Amino acid sequence: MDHRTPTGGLSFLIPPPMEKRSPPLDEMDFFSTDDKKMKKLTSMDLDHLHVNPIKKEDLTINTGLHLLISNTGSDESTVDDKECGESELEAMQVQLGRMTEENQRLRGMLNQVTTNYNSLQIHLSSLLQQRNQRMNQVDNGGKNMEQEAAIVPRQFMDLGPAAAGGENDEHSNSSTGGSRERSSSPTNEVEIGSMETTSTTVNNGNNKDHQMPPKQDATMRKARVSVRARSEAPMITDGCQWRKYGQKMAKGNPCPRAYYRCTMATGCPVRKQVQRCADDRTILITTYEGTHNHPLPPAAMAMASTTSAAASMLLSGSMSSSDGLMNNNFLARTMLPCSSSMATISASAPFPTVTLDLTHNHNQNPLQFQRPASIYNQSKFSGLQMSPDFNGSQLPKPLSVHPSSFADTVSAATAAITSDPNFTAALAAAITSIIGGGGGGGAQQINNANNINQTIANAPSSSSFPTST
DNA sequence: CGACTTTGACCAGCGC
DNA sequence: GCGCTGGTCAAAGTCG
Repeated sequence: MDHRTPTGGLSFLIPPPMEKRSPPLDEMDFFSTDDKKMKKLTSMDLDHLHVNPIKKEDLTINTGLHLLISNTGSDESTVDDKECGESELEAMQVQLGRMTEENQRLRGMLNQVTTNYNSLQIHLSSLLQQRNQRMNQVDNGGKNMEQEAAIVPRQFMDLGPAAAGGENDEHSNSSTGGSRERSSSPTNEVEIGSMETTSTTVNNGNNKDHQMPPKQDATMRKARVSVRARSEAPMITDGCQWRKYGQKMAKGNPCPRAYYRCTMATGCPVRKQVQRCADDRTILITTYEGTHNHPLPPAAMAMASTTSAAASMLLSGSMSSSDGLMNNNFLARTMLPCSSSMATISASAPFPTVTLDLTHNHNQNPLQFQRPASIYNQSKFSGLQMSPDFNGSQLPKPLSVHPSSFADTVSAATAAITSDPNFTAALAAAITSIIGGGGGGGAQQINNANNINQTIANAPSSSSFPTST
């Protein structure tokens, strides 16, 4: 098989009926129609949240739909027809005004939620940092000041310059699995210092002599993102080129585990493992590890953004039980188009791992991950940090506590939304029903869906998240 | 002929 | 120390 031309053919199961459940308290349903909730939200203390006032010009909505208000009448319309058209136009203007108000309200909600989230995340990270420091003082007795200095709340990201050649050979302190390739293992990949461990500082080349204590090396951890998808194909399509370099029989699984290495650039450290689930062999488990040291094609960016958003969430330090639950929900809601999808975080595994379970995700096709790629070509994409699939050269050096991590999630959410034809079709149908009475038929809805999809994909980040329907 | 896959061997970590 | 396991290497084979 030629892995340079990734195989596709994911076939997702018909999902179970959508669960009707009320969201937990820590979840926010952006699409709720419950007016009480909305009023409750809009009455929040704006001063406390530092919500930017909404300007009138911000409310100008460019849907980009290029919707044509079709006039079914002939050119020989009578005066009555004109009057009728004028009244219809007035009615539409009234409806447009209502939609504008609705959009204003939703925008306010989104701003509040965004600000709330950022403040909470900063607060959480500060708490975690304090806890880390306490634990380090207790466990280590301050044995390693350098390590403490290196800790940023429970996570660490080495975003050293992308290996533009053999530089990777100088970074040898990030791998846990012993192998002869350790000397070439990268450091520009996401790493995590767990609660009882720390990560090394950015390798500046002074560690060539591999003097890191073995204990510390053993506890070094990489972030991994595991994607579960139902597929008959031997490998899911993610837009990258992979070369198989090994295959092993893993314990407890009759299906062999295949090891792939990214071949899109020489020296790219990204690897992935592909294995079928022992319980259900139609489920393909793909685990990504490492950071690309090269630009990704649009097709790969979409998938990578999803996995990186998962890694972002993982690396945001929210792996404890309580906040982990929240993040699980958040991941499932933001990154995955279908609410029946699952995102689980495991910190107990040898590597902290985010698992994206797409096995319940109907109508999801790997190719659809490729569609919203255009949004990632925009500047906002630079805010995507801690990605296991993006190299440091593309990114600034923020850490997960930075509020922009929310932008990552929004990016992923946008990708997910725009990749979901059901959502866009529903959006188009809703708009069509409001504006034109839904006379366009299926074809028109499809066109509108495409327009909306394009609009969302081309919209700047601040407005890419759908705020009105 | 180059790129890729296959597969046995090797290495390191870990538990006993 | 020994055996198990996961991860990787590298030679041989395959393919376009």
